[in-house]
Amino acid sequence: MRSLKHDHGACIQTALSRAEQRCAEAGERFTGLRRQVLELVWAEHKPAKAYDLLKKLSDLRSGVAPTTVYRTLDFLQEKGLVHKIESLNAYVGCSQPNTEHSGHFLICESCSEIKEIENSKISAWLERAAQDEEFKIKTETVELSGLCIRCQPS
Amino acid sequence: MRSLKHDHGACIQTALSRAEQRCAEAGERFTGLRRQVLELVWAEHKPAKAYDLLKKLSDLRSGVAPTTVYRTLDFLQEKGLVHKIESLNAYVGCSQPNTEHSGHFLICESCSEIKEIENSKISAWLERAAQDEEFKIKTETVELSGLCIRCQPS
DNA sequence: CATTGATAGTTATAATATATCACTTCAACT
DNA sequence: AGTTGAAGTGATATATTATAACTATCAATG
Repeated sequence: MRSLKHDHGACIQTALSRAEQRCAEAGERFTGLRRQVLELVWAEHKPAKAYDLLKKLSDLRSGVAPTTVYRTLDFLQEKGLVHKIESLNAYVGCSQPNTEHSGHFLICESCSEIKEIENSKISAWLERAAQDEEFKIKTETVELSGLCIRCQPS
Repeated sequence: MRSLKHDHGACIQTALSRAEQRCAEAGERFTGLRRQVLELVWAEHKPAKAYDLLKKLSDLRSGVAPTTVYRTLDFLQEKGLVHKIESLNAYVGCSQPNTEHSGHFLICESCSEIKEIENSKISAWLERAAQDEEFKIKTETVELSGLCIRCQPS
């Protein structure tokens, strides 16, 4: 359980309305399919696998194939609404879709919960390290696996 | 081309003898199969895909199946001799197998060359950021994609 | 209301990875 | 040297993840 205080219903609603807003701004359509997929991704603060989404989505509508899911995830990624977790081949909702950014994640190996770190210093640090090699970063994959506070032996 | 000065033959030889040494220390056998796979991974400073390794390995010996390759890559990873690049589903030789570490990589989108950053500050920074969330890091995936100095428009 | 570009449906297949069981090799010991 | 047990490898099957290519539908615009 994430926390006694976390109202996840509200959490999802926020994500959906932000998505709606962001698509409107970008002149893109936030269709029923896209909404459903995003809602499923946000169902938990855990990584959602494409084929699990496929199964769940099939309960909601017909004619769902892998393509359907991957295409929609690609769209959501482009709009900054979800991130792919490369080390898990899975997807999580983006918690700050209003700003341009690469995601940086804490991944709990025990309970699978994922937290997106909002520490912008990390990017600055990484840029500095890359500059030593005169390397120009375009996208950052930062996935830190370990134990969240609730799963650490006390 | 990596650089006029880079003697890649020597580079591979170094990697192989380090591997031999490391396996000896760990009481593990550095078999022909393991040597061949490591050699293939080191053939370039570019990520090697498992099924490409499989094809090349098939030219060197018989009875090579996916299992053969994945098993051997797993072994090499455990011993710290290769790293998996999660964002590419591919493998690179580890350039500093003597120290315990997660790899941090610069990946050129243009020429595919990969450089492992030896900046230990990165780990320290990431630990600090994780500590803000009281998260205990066990493994770090840091893959920075972009343009290396040779591929940047001048 | 016809055109057009974006969205979604359909079918097929490619690419990546693991499970399982059998057989072989090796090295440590008698 | 022969025995034995564990590590390594071979072999077969299958699971998981992802893309290609083509068709149909929708919805915004003139």
